[in-house]
Order: sequence, then structure tokens, then C-alpha cells
Amino acid sequence: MALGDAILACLTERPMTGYELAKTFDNSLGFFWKANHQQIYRELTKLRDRGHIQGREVVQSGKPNKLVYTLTPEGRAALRHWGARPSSPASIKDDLLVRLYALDSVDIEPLRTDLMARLEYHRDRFARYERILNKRFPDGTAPPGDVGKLLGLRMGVRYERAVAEWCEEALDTLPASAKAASVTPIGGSRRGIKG
Amino acid sequence: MALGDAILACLTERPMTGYELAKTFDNSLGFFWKANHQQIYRELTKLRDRGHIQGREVVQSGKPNKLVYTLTPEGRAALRHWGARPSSPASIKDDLLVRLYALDSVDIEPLRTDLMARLEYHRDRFARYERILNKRFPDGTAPPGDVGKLLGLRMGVRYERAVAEWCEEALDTLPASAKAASVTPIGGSRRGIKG
DNA sequence: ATGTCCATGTAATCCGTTACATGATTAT
DNA sequence: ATAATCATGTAACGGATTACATGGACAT
Repeated sequence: MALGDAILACLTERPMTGYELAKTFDNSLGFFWKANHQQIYRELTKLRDRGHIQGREVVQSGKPNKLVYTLTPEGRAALRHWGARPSSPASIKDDLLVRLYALDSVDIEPLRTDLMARLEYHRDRFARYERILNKRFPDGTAPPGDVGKLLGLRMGVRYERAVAEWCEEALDTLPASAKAASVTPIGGSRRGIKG
Repeated sequence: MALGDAILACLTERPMTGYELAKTFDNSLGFFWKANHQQIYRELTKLRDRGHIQGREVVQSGKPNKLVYTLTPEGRAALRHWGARPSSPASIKDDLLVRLYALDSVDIEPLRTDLMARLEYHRDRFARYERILNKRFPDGTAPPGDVGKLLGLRMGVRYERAVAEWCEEALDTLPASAKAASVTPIGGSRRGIKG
């Protein structure tokens, strides 16, 4: 239900092609909502059938022709309507946490490697959001229409910082018990993992 | 690919029925990976076909009979194998952020209401994780096999705190510019929202 | 009377992912 | 030469969501 609305949200900025939308969903809006080009092209067809957007072919030379989509008044109304509905909180859905949940049935070394990669990833993202924030909103305020984008970036910063700090904590916590478990194989676990 | 493995992870704890699994995916493991009963029943059929789990019917009186599933050695091996693969970082995917992205094309009052509901929700979750942490791991340490669960809860605490704090920030930021935009309608936005 | 808990499933639809397919232009 | 960028799409599959369906036990 939301991908269509996310596309409408994108098109409030300016008319775009599917290709441009796909890039947006890999960047700015994509920080909070991922979608690849196949999903987008499919959804664009649906939105056009519903009359929420309108396509206009632009003939190009040297490049393939492009289809520029524009919001229709119906599309704007639909977006406004969707915008007034309550959102449902997203759950975490991270399979690293599932691996940790079954810690005594998986090997710890690959997990540690994974955690290190994740730490780097989330630190990177954190730095990226901060860079964009400092560039686009150097004084920490935004013009009325851009407040939402500022807040989105702030969410990104908070999220990535929280996860990166957690990765550090996990790496600090994990080896200690890993060594305790492998150096002194007391076998204190009530269920077997030998099978 | 991951739901099956999440189910295997669950079953390392003890044999369970689909119904019990569905409850687990609404609770402990469900904090990090949501799944409803339909997904679970479908996945259980597949896992059984692959020989990763084994079902045993338990006849009951007064209640419907139940099918208790147990991990097979193949299932344990598959889980171990999956556990050694790198995880892919989860993106945020929150439609509240999409609404904010298109702030000047939606109404602000419902958004504020939504943010207030979300603040309450994330505070609740935060408190819940803290309560469980204090109850299950009062001294902040866990036996080797439970370290992953401790870390999962710690992630939950960090995540919910970050989001709750962000909701507060958003509520502080949003009305100011909302008032500025509605009290002094300077119309400073370069693209029209009047259509 | 009404609703919730236990316990399992089917069917339909939608969303997401991966692979395949084309073809000129520009940069390394 | 090789790869990336621009630009669109089809096909197939797998994962997630929602609705429908059954039926006894037990609590309010």
C-alpha cells in the first residue's frame, strides 16, 4: 500500500521518470524506504491506471526516450488522504538478531566478523547523514517545506548511531563469553548442540 | 529465506507447535522479526518437506489436536550454515518518514497526532524491554547461551529510546514551522501545493 | 449472549527480489 | 576493450498480508 504513496510523495517535488524515481529510492527517500526499479515500473503502471499520475513521453536522441510522470489532482488528493492516516510502527526485522537469538547453535567467529562489518556500515551511514545535514541545513533549521527532510535525516543519525554503538557493545560482550564457553567447556547449557 | 531459519532458531529452544511459534513471533523473537500464523504454517510445511523439522501429532481432548515440530539433525546443520553467512543490514522502512518527506503536501495535524501516538508506543516498548532486562538479567550479565538474548534486548532498548527521543524532537520542531507556515502564509516554497 | 483462547489450515492478493533483455553513449 | 550511465521493460518466484473457515472450552 505504501510504495504507491511513496512514489506520489516523490513526485510532489517534480515530475520524474521511473529511472529517476529508482535513483531517489536508492538515495534520499531510499534512506527510509527501499525499492528497486522493477517494483517502481510495476507500481507506475498501476498508478497510471488509477489516474493518480500521468505519463508524457519525451523523445530523446542518442538516449532511449523517456516517460516523465506527473501527479494528477487525483494523485495529490490520494496522497493527502494517505498522509492523514496513522502510520504503523516499523519493527526491527534484522536477521543478525535472529542469529544472536540462537547463539548456542551457531558459530561465533562468523558472527563477530559480521558484527565488525555492520559496525563499519552503520558508522559510515552515520557519517553520511551528518555530512548531508551539515551541508543542507548548516544552522540546524529548515524552510517550512523541508522540515520533514531535516527530521528524516535526524532520525537517520539517531538510528545509525544507536545501532553502531550497539555493535560495539555486542563485540565487547561476545568474545568474553565465547572464550569462557570454548576455553572451559563446562557444557553448562541444558540443551545439546552436538547433534 | 530468513523466516525458515528464524523458525529453526526458535525450535533450538524446544519443540513447538505452529501456534506456539506464532506466539513467539509476536513476543520475544517477534521483537526483531514479525511473522503471523499463516506465514508460519506455510513455512513449516516447507521445512518439513526439506527434512529440517519433524512433526509429531499429539492427540488432545477438548482441544484440537496439535502438531509438535522438532528440529532434525539436518535442520540443525542448516541453521548452523545459515548462521555463518553474513547478514544484510536492515533499512528503516517507516512510512511516517515518507509522510514527513512530503510534508508540504499533507496536513500537519494528523501527523502530529500520529507522532504523539508513536511517542507513546516507543516509550512503552522501551519500558517493556527494560523491564524484561531487569527481570531476566538483573546483574547485566547472562549465561553463555543467553548472551544473544541479552544483546537483542539491549538493541531493543537502544532502538526504542532513539525513536522515542526523535518523536519528541519532531513534535518540538513541527508545530513551530507549522504555525509559521499557517500564521504567516508567505508561501516561500518554490513548488505549488495549491493545485 | 459475546468474546477470547486453543489450533489448524486455504485462497487471493500484493509486495519484493532476481534474472533476463535491449541498445546507444561516455568514461577509463 | 571494458564498464558504467541512461532508460525501459518482461517473467518467474518467493515473502507478506488479509480474509475466510472451523469448532469446542471457558470466562464475563
